[in-house]
Amino acid sequence: MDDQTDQTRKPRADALRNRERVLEAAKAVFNAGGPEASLEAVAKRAGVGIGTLYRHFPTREDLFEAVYRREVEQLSELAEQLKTTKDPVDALRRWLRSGVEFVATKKGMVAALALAVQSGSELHAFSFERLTTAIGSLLHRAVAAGEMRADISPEDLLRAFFGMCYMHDQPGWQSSVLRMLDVFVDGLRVQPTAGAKARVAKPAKPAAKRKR
Amino acid sequence: MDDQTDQTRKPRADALRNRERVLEAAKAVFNAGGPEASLEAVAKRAGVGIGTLYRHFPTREDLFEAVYRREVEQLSELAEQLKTTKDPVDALRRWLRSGVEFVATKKGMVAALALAVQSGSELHAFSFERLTTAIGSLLHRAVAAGEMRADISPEDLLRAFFGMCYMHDQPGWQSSVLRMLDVFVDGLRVQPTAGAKARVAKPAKPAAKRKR
DNA sequence: CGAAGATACGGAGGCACCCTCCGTTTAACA
DNA sequence: TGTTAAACGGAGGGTGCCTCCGTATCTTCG
Repeated sequence: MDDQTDQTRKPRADALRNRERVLEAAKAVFNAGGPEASLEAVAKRAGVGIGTLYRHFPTREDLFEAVYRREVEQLSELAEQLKTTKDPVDALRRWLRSGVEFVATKKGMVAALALAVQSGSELHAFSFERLTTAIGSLLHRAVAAGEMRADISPEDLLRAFFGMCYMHDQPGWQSSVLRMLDVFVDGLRVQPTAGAKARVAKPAKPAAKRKR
Repeated sequence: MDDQTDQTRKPRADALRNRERVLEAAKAVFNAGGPEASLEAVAKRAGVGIGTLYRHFPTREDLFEAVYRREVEQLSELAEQLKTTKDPVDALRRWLRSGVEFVATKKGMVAALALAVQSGSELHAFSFERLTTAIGSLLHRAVAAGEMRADISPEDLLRAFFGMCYMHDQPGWQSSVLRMLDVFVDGLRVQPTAGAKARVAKPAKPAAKRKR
């Protein structure tokens, strides 16, 4: 699978090797020491000079991106699979739960993304877009089926989910977030009784016919 | 030796003055440059040496604490006032909304608290305890009145609230969080109808005594 | 008031990290 | 095997953290 139809020189072997080494080292170091860990430590662990690290990944965020892009994609693909689930509400619920588990496993990711959010980096743009799409497709199904209220955007939901997971370094966070997500999904359901009571929020989305 | 708890010498005037100056400078610098701003910048702005700053506030968190303790207290007191509101659910909702506004105003606070959480500092312990109590008293009223489910702890709620607000640097975060909070409170309400028919989702909850 | 302590001040200095720049090395290609 | 562009590595200048200690200032008491 090498269509190097380009007339460009083949990339040097040592460059590729070093890039890979740095990535591996970064994954290890970030997982151990958080996303603020020293880049010089990463370089040392990778057995390359600091200059090499910076040539491959000019900014810290570039490194994050290379490390975590794949993980975000996994989470996004899971949504795709869940779209085949019968009950759309259940699908959304499952995705959110899987998200929690995901965060629990790859602890580095959330912190990195949180950093990325603040710096407005490329990783943020990519992840946000990708996950919004994922969550959006699940949400939309549920709304279309008349099972969920239509005035909540995927961005809203993602933000809430993400925020909750951000507290992931307190003891017992995981079960806490799971409980909260249940409350959340309950709140998202179309509620005949609650509808009678004064609902303050106004629908931001015009479409979506609620049957029932 | 001598007991230093009761018969202490009057604190020196310059010490008090400098302490105050540092606090004021810190507030300004943190608000402008975020909670990671340089402490040496704070010292410079306060017109004191870096050594003086560190003597008064040995760690960054100590400084945060002195700056933000009052703000946390305000938020906590608001809960006290709201306890006189008739509708307990409404009281909780209002508190959460006020919290959002609060965060919008004192942008430094959330970031500082988020940092404090990660470092397990004193500020975190204090704030968490205080806000948990505040939110707990509101929550408890609603539960006692039979208006809200009883399987959610104040800690859960605080975590969720806080997490949502943590995304406070994206455009439109405020209205988004407000929407989410409404969903949330809806989910917290005791739902007679939803309990009967919904809940189709496979209850794969390992540990959660749902009263329903 | 003036001296004697006690207390606080300030910033130099050692350390870690960030990031850039450029002389040296090395892989790819002819 | 020689040429050459690409990649390497780490020295170095900058910033921030925090400690330490000689000096300055305040309080107290004779």
